[in-house]
Amino acid sequence: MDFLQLTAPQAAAQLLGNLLISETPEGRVCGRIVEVEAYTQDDPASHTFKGHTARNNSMFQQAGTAYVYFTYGMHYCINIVTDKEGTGSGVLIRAVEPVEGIEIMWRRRYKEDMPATTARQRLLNLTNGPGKVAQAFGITREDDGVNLLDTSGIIRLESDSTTEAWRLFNTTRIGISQAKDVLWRWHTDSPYVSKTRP
DNA sequence: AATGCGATGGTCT
DNA sequence: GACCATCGCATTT
Repeated sequence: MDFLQLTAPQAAAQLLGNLLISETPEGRVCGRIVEVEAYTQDDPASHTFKGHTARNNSMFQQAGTAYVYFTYGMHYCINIVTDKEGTGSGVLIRAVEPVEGIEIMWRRRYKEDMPATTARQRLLNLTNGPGKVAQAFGITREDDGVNLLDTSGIIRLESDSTTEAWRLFNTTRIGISQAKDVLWRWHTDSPYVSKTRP
């Protein structure tokens, strides 16, 4: 994960394929990162654009720190902080592909036990968006500021050695009103990618 | 398929 | 008081 020392747009695509893990009393959940977006301090779409505040403090910490923010009154989203300490930048995890703990994700997302037979759309809907990933992994404001590279952490990042090939796509970011034309979103050809078109 | 909108609360002006 | 790095549901094509 040495590439996390790079700027967010340089590091972002290298996060694809790596694993996000959550180990709470409910159990272990693991997902492969399939969609990311970069945000930097001089980027009008970034929470850090207007400077260092209490809310965005984590984004200025060392690379590998989690920046978890609350938005629209109900959703959490997680970023992986990149670049040098003191620089407000990070990579938003927009989607993961479930690898382990699907039953736990299901319970967190739908507030019910996972049935024996499931529709494909219900499975994709578990983690095909940033707010959904946070909910499926049980990520909340409690996790803001933790070191994702700490191997004993509850929420953590793990590099994956399996050499799996996927197609790489590079598009504009989703859901922003500033810097709409900047190509800082990257995703694989996974069906768990939130939106095919920007 | 695509579009529209309400929910709901923290953050900043 | 306005604005959100969203989601789910309703309505229209």
